[in-house]
Amino acid sequence: MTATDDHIDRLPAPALTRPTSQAERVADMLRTFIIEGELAPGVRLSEERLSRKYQVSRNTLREAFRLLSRERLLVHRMHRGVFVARPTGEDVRDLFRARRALELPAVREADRAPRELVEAVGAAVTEGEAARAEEDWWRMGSANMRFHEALAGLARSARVDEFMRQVLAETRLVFHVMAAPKEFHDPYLPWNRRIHLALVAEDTEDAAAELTEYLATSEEQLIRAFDAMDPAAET
Amino acid sequence: MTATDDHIDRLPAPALTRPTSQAERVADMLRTFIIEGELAPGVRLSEERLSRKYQVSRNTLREAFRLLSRERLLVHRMHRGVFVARPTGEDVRDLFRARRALELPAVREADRAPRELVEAVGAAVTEGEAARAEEDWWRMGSANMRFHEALAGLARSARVDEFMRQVLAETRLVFHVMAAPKEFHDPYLPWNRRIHLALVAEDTEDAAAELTEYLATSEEQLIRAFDAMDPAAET
DNA sequence: GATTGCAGTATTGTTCAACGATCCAACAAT
DNA sequence: ATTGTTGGATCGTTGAACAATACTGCAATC
Repeated sequence: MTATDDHIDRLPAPALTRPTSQAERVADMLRTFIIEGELAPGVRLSEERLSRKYQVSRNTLREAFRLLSRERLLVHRMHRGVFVARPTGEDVRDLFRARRALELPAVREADRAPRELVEAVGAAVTEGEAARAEEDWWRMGSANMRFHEALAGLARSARVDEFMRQVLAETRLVFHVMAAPKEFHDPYLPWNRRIHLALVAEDTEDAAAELTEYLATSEEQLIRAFDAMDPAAET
Repeated sequence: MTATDDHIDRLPAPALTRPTSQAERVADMLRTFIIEGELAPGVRLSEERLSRKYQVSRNTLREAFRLLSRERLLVHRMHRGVFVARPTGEDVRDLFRARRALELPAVREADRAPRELVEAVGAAVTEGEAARAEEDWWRMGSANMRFHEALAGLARSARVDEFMRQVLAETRLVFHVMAAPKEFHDPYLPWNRRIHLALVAEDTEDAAAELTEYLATSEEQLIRAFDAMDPAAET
């Protein structure tokens, strides 16, 4: 190793472009379709038709299915096939218990977290406000998800981050179960801002209190919407 | 539905014996081997040899691999195969951050949890003490895992429970990375009992304080052991 | 009329053999 | 010592095949 090799140390970054398998690519597509609601909860995904449509073998497709069912976006029923997950009211309760477990302690620790993590929270709120100004409800929903992802991120654990992403993806499914009015996220935007301001002010207890209330309200609203739903639809 | 159908309502339970696929059975075997240390961290699992050994096709085996890599027990490297995960020092820190995020808030909420969940904590401690009396170190380790699983269980979320199980399984791998002396769990047993007693007394803050100290001590010990390890072994 | 029994059909579960793609170790060339 | 090349091993993916299971509809039964 000569002195001229120092160039290398100064290079951009360890290129994160890890090779991706075909199964992962198919899974990425399906994940998008599911989260965006193009594949409605409960529909069955036929192996034969999908493998023909996306030009992959059944084996490869099944591998993609496995990736997605580990994220709870698909459910696999023996000899019956895979279906887009259809969260129940109980799932909603469970999801919110999980979110409380993840988000609240993270917020309480916020004063020990590096500044840029708090800034990520603020950025998500700002993004949400911008989306609202343009009445882009889908983007607003995404920003709201990122807001909560950023909150959990304050715990600074990669594993917690990943778990949180799964929980939020599932939460998103919930909105599709009931034809969700886009304005669902709307009332929560100012709440997000308040939480962020409390974090910046390092008043973590205030932030936690706001978040507690937020979660309770949001959960209650979702549960109400579920109970109002036609139970027969839960085939 | 006639009146005589009431028998059905009185039947034992919804038999949870869901049909299990071949891939799941293989995954179960491998999981046991990994957690018990028969498959050391870092070793590569050859598709061809394993498929011959367990009389399943390569495709089915790959299905099992996917299941285990979602639990982070195996890592999949493109075109190189799957390997038993080999947690690093950074992983240990991450695991403990995750455990703090999960266990501490669960403990703080313990006064709102049903009694049987607290009893599950006590049962795990008792089991650990019994195992120690018999000098069954492996059983003692298992009991310790169940203790922490029970703590996280106080949050009453199925998703949190599953996440915690994964975190604990990985933690178990950590012990295999460094040829762990069986006495590793030993000093922690009295601690577990103190935490349980605090829970029974509904002194959740005391329990949380003890647990915080416990986790800090345990993490520090593991990190020290990691740093003392031959770095060359981390190929 | 409701339940049960029994086809036939469609779909999934699993296997197998094959081929291209990629990695890796060993060697040769500079 | 570094770089290019080669060959073997293993993975990624495919397509076809057969077995196992679930679903549908209809006939038989009470």
